[in-house]
Amino acid sequence: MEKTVTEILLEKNLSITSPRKLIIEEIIKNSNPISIESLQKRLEGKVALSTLYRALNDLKSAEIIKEFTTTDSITMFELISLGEEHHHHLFCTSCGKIIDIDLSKKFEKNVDAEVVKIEKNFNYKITEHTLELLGLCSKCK
Amino acid sequence: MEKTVTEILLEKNLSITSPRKLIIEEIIKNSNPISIESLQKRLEGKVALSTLYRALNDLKSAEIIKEFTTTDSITMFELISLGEEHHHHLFCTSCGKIIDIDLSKKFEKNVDAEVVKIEKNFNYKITEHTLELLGLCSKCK
DNA sequence: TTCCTTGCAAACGATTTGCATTGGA
DNA sequence: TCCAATGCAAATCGTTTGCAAGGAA
Repeated sequence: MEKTVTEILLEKNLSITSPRKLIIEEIIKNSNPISIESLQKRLEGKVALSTLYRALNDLKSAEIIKEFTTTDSITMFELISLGEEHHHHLFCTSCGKIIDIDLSKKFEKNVDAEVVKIEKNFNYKITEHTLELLGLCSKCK
Repeated sequence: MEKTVTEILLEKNLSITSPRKLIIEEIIKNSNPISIESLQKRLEGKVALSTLYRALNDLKSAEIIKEFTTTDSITMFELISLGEEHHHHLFCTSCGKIIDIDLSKKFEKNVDAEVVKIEKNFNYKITEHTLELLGLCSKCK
């Protein structure tokens, strides 16, 4: 069975407060990365804006959620699932929707091989990579 | 020989002003993507902050430079070279340095093939992709 | 001369902080 | 009870805008 929001917080030693529970619930409900603006609207009246920002930072520090910025400067949050798989994002440039995608194992191997080449060429130590795909979603295209 | 900054501006029908020339010179000097903050420091006293923002927007509209945002929310600018090839970015997570890299032709073909799969799976029309590589540069590792 | 561009200061939107109050452990 | 988290309002940061003065064509 799914872990409850309360369990998630307990596990990371964060105290169980109403704003934190509401925020995690919204992020889970959304099932894809969500913007602050969007969260704010959905929690209107239930959570003060400053609390939203503070709680998001707490959840980020506790590694319950992850933050990133889109190419057009929108701050997004997504849940870090337990068995978090390495994944990528597919952006709709028209409506702003973002969904998580997995790439084939074979392709990821190709990426890893290419990364090793780059590391040698530039004398870098590469720890992470992300492939961003931009385009139009089924509704917008 | 290299094109002069004045020639670049003339070619795009922008009037030749001191701030515009200084900004382009700094970006060329840097030879890699540069942040606004960094530009600001280097042009300290020579260009007003509002002018910097306005000029950057003008240069962007004229397609002399290109803007993008890093995953950690820093706005960067880079020159669009004449024969601008599709390229990717290598980020140093310690000092913030970003350099441009090219990936092998073979690898780019693999990416294209994977993109076609994704388009089918999700019924998206993908128009652009970027591979971001994060790690430590030769100095920081 | 005629506009376009600049510099300054004020305005703005997103995020952060101070502080008194509330509520979880 | 006690300390951490909240809500509100004020502060701050990055960016944009209005307007009068300056400079390119």
